[in-house]
Amino acid sequence: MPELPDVEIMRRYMERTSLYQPISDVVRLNEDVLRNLSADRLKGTLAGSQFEQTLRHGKYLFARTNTKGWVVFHFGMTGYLEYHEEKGKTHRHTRVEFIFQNGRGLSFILQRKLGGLWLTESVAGFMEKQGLGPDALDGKLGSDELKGVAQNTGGSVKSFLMNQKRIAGIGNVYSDEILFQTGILPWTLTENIYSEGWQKLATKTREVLETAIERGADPGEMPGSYLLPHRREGDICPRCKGEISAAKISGRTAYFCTGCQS
DNA sequence: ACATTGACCTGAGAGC
DNA sequence: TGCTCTCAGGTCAATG
Repeated sequence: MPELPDVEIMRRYMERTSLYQPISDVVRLNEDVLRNLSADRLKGTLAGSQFEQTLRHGKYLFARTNTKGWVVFHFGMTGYLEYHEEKGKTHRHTRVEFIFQNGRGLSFILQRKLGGLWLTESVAGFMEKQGLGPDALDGKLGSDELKGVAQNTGGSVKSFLMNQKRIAGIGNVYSDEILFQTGILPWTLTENIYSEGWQKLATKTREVLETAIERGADPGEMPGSYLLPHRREGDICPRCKGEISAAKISGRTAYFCTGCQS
């Protein structure tokens, strides 16, 4: 799930459901996912406060409270948020649950404990510490900027896109989609991409991510011309009806079409 | 500076 | 049905 579009959907979800409700308690705290704080500190900091604003950068979700800075969520490979209206009806993989005064709750659910939660006073400071690059949907990130971010780096275009220090928000699935839409094979070296290629990459990155957000980051809702619903080895390419191939690139499985990408 | 590997976790699905 | 193996949308550290 949680690449940029998924996190953006969760941000909007949180915004819709969980703002301006006083937090009465924080429960089901799993220390494994608390990154720079103890369960007691989280509880102590949040009890009596409320979330007032959300913000996303890359795959991170920030929620500002009216008291002490921001709660930071990262969803790993399996995380999501779930707001529930009925008490006690919560998922077994809930790692942190915020209980609101009205009895409702917001669960931070992680099956695998690869995500995490932090507290920070400063979003900018947090991003700096994590070494995050500009958000992939940053309005200022045009083809020149993208090219600039790729400067002084070798390596494949796929690992470039997935490198959060260069651009934040793109993971394995959406890098495949962007490269499919752009018509570039994933192992192409960034140094072999010229102006026209960067132009296309910048355009398609924005287009793919925005489309995904519009469609609720639901693979089943993607346009017919997208790779996502066919992202399996041997599946049929939605463009040329050829076969989708798979290969390991920087340790992750990349899916692509040799007929449509070069 | 890059790619690769393994570690961190847990569960789903495949193959036997 | 049950076992074992492999793999999964992420990141981090160690190694080559």
